[in-house]
Amino acid sequence: MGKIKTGKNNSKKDVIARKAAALFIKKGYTSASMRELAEAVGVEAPSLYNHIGSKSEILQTICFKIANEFTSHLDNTENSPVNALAQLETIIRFHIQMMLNNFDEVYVANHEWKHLKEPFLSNFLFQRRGYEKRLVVLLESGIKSDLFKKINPYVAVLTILSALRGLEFWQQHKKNISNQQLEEDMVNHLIKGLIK
Amino acid sequence: MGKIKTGKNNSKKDVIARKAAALFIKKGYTSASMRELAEAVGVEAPSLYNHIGSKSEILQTICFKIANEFTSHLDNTENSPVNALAQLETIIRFHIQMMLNNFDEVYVANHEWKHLKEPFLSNFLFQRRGYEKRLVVLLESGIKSDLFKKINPYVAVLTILSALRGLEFWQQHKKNISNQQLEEDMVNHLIKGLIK
DNA sequence: ACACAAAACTAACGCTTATTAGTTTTTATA
DNA sequence: TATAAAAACTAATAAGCGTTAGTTTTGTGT
Repeated sequence: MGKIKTGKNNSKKDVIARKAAALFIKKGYTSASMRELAEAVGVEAPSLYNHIGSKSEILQTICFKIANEFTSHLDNTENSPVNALAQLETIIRFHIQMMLNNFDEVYVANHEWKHLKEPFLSNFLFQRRGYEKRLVVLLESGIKSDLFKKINPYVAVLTILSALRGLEFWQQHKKNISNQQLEEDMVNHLIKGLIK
Repeated sequence: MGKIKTGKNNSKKDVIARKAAALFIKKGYTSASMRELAEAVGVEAPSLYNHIGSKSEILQTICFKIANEFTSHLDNTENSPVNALAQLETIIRFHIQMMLNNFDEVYVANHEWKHLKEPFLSNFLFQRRGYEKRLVVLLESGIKSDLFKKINPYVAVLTILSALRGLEFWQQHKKNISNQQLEEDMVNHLIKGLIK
C-alpha cells in the first residue's frame, strides 16, 4: 500500500501518534480503529505494529507527553522569584499557548485519558491531581499575601482550569480575533475577577 | 435473571436511561456495552429491547432532554424584564444547578454527543450553537448598556460556559464547601471580572 | 381460573475489533 | 552487487459487539 513518510525530526512512531491524536479527536479513542489509523498513515493496519506496541500505548504516549509538559512548566514557574499573581498569570498564559499550539494532543489527554490501562490510568490521575493541588497552594499563598480576594481556592482553581480547557471550542469556531487578543481577554477575565 | 424495578414516577425506559448515563460516564458511550448496561439494570441484554429501540436511542434521549432544558430556560430568561447582568447571573446559576442536580445526564450530553447519529448529531450541534449565539447577543447587549467591560463577547461566553462545564470535576473532588458557597464563589469570580 | 399482553429468557447471527503469524518487499550497509 | 535488517504485506484468529428470532415466564383484567 505505501510507506510512512517521516519528516526530519520526527520518527515514524511520532507520525503515527500525530495521526492518531487527530483520529481520536474525531471519533473518540474506542471508536477509532487501527484500520482507520493505518489508512490515515498510508499503510495496512498490521504494519503499524512494526513501530508501536499497541493501540493503548499510543494513548499513553500522548497523555504523558502532555502531562509532563504541564508539570515541568509548573516546576519552573514555582522556582521563579515573582509573586503569586505573576506566577498564576504565567501559568494561565502557558495553558493558552498549549491549547493553541498543541491542540490535538492536549485535547486527547483531556478527553480520552479514561481509556488508559492500569497502572497508567492511576498514574495519570495522580499526576493531574498533584498539579491541581499545587495550583491551590499557589492560590492560597496569593490570598495570604492579600493579592487575591478571599475566594475559596479550590473553586478558583477549578474555574480557571475549566475556562482554559474550554479553549478547545475555539479551534472549531475560529472567530475574527487574534490569538494575542484572545489570550489578553481571557487572562483579564480570569485574573481581574480575583484581584482585590 | 430479574426484573426491572421501576419507582413511582419513572418508566422502565427511564430506569435504563439513568443507568446508561452512569455507565456512559464511567466507560464512555462506545466502550459501554449493552451487556454491561443490562447487568446494571438487572436483566439480560436482549430484554432491554422490550423498552428501548437501540443503544443510540438512549444517547439521543439523554442529549436532547438536557439540551431542551437549557434552551427553554434561556427562553424564559430572555423574556424576563431584568437587565443583561441579572439575566446572565440567572443563567450562570441555572447552569450550576443543572451540574449539581442532573450531573450524569449533563455530563453525557457534554461528552458523548459526538456519537449521536445523523440527523441527531447535526440537530444537537445546531441547537448548541444557537444557545451560544444567544448568550453572545446577551453579552453584547450588556456591553452596549455599559454594564460590562469592552471584552470580546465570544471570549467571555466561551470562558463562562467552559468554567461552568468544569463543575463536573467538582463531583469527583467533593471538597468541604457547600453547594451554596460554591455557587456564590463561581458567580462572583465570573461576573466581577466582567463588571466595570 | 382463563386469556391476553408484557417482559423476561436462550441461542445465535453477522460484523468489527486489536492483534499475531508468516512471508515478501524495500532499504541500508559493506 | 551481496547481505542483513527494517518494514511492508496477506491471511487469519479469538473475542466482543449490537441486535434479532423464537420461546417461555410473568403479570393483569375479567
